[in-house]
Amino acid sequence: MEELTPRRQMVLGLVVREFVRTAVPVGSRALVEQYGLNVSPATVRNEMAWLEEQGYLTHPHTSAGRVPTDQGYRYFVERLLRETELPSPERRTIAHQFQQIRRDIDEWMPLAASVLARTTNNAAVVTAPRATQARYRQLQLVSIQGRLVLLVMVLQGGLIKQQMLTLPDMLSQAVLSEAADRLNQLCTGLTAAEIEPRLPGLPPLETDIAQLAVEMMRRADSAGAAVYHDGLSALLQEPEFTEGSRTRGVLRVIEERSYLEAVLADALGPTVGSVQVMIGGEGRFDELQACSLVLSRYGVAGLATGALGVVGPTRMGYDRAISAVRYVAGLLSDLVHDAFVTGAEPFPPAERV
Amino acid sequence: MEELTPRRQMVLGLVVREFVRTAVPVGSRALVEQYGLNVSPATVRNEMAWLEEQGYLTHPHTSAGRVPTDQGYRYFVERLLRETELPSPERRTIAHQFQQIRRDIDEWMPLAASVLARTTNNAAVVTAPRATQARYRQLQLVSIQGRLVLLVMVLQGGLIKQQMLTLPDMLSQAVLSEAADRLNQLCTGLTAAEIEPRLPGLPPLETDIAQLAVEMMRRADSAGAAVYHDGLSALLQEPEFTEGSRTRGVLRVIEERSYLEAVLADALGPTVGSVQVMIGGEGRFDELQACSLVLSRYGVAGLATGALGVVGPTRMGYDRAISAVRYVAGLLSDLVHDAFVTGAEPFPPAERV
DNA sequence: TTTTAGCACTCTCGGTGCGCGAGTGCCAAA
DNA sequence: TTTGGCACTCGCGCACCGAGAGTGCTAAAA
Repeated sequence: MEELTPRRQMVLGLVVREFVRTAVPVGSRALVEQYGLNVSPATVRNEMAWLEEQGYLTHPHTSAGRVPTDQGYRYFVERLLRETELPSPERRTIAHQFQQIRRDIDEWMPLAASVLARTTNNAAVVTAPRATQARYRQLQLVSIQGRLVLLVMVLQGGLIKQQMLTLPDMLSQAVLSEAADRLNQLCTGLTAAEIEPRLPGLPPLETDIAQLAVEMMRRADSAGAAVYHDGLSALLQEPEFTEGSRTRGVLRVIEERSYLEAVLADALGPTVGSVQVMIGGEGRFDELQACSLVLSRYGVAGLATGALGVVGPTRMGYDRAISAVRYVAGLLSDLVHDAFVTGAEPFPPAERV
Repeated sequence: MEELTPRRQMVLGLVVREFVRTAVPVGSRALVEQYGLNVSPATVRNEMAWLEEQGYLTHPHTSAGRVPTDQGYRYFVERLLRETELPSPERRTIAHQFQQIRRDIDEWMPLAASVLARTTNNAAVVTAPRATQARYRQLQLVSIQGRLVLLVMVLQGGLIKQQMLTLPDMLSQAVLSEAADRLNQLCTGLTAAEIEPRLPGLPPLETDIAQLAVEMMRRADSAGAAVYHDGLSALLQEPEFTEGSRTRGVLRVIEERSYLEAVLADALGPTVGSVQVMIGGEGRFDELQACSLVLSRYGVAGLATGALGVVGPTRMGYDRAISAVRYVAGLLSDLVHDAFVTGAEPFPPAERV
């Protein structure tokens, strides 16, 4: 991506900002008047013509103003946007909300989605954190009725899996608890691969249970994490989506786990912390032509990570979206860190604001 | 609701069917030709005029065909629809899918939503089953790190709640497990209200934990159940929703839990098993004017119930939607029954097809 | 060499008018 | 009570028009 003269940068930047604000193609005179530039509209026009020739802007039709292209947005995001943060009072209220629910893992993701959606006025998606490799933490057997038993498994990081099973014989809760205790002694902290070789030699009941536990852990490793979302109704009121055809991509990202995963795989590496912006599907996702996504991984690299992001029209307030995604990812990372990293100081009082 | 002559019933029924099929206002000639009626278009017109006068049909404009009103759909659903079932092969594949995942409670609701969405080509919502009153089944304490402990609570019916807490002192896993065991001895099968009076006299650690457990149960009683959905992208392709304004209601039903709960409270009594149809918001939900909902409770009355339903345009295939909702509600009810009702024969081999 | 003013040109948008066709409502006859 | 006939209505698609916005180009000014 080449370098633009300062004035061209300014013109491009202003076109983007103005278009984001009004959703109307922006003309040369409007720009000069709106921002009190001390050059004439003609000069601006010349620069616009050049920017159009180079692919940063485009015309819906001859006598309309200019609209940024995907390339224009890209340049804007990468060169013209200084790293901003959300305003401090906003950060404070968000941090406070997360502080309130830090004990309730089930609430982390819905809150994150809701915060992202509300602060950016777009849709938000958040995937639950998933351990790189599931580690056994504790297992519990709950007698339901007759030979039916509920196997509850707690994995490192607080992920809980449950499954029902039918035993060959009916056993009392006491017997079940003892079996669970023995397995817990044996398996705590191990991965599926580490547990498997220890199976031979166990009593038959424990073997069966452990076998099932191993399967569940394997499934946890391969299965996709739960996806939370919010703000869809707000997003679909935006002018670019009121006419139905463009909504398809948004809905697929939010509703189809496999599609979201494909997008995430394309946009995000395994690194935690860097915010990535996908504009107009980047030519690789046709149905996302009208959308941009601002995405980030969160969590603890190599241990457990999830992803989160904002989905909106390409005409999106990138600065706010990026700051919000970065900030919320940071908060979630802290929470995950405390729940996963054994031995760390729990919930240090140092507040992140 | 008065009685219609057989011919008027037929005309109304055919208008509904034809309009559902084509989404185009249906005229008198089209109707006689399409269905080979042996009366003239003029006769049909007379009947249509009468049906319009009585409020069953309406005109978008003078020279267009007829379209059913909400009242017309209502009559159609209540009088003209014979109780139908899904075709047997379809029932079989659905039953098979549920059979496959019967052990995995977490999969019940996503599968139900997916099946409803796919068989009706509309959006579907499913709420998780919720016990009328949470009953303690088992509790477990998992040491995470330092004084941080994960409290995992299994309620009757397999609902699992988790919460982290920080203890005043660091305790070993063994001590925690013993405390949990003692509480389990004491509390199994009890409700929050029954546990509370037993708190005094317990050792301090157990008291704290039990206090927290009671709070969690109270919260489980009052909190809304998780909501699952599917098929949104298919639904929003329908002609009535391609133009954005009508989508609002659909999105609120699916994304806003409180809105869904209001609708459910309005449409469904506590009874399990009867399918209710809400057409065009019934005048009480403005934003649902363009939608119909086919809803049912499922589960075991008085013990644990959830709700599920199909959301579509008023121009919806009511027969299929009703059959599908009834059938899936039945399957889910069976699953809930087996997981909740202690002492029942687990998973009887008698297949429900 | 760069900027600016002027000007012709293009194209959308909203409004209007018109013919077509679908479908109705009504009436008189069967 | 049903039916054929017929006048009538009205939306839809199309073309047309004028206004307005915004451009591109050119020639003059800085």
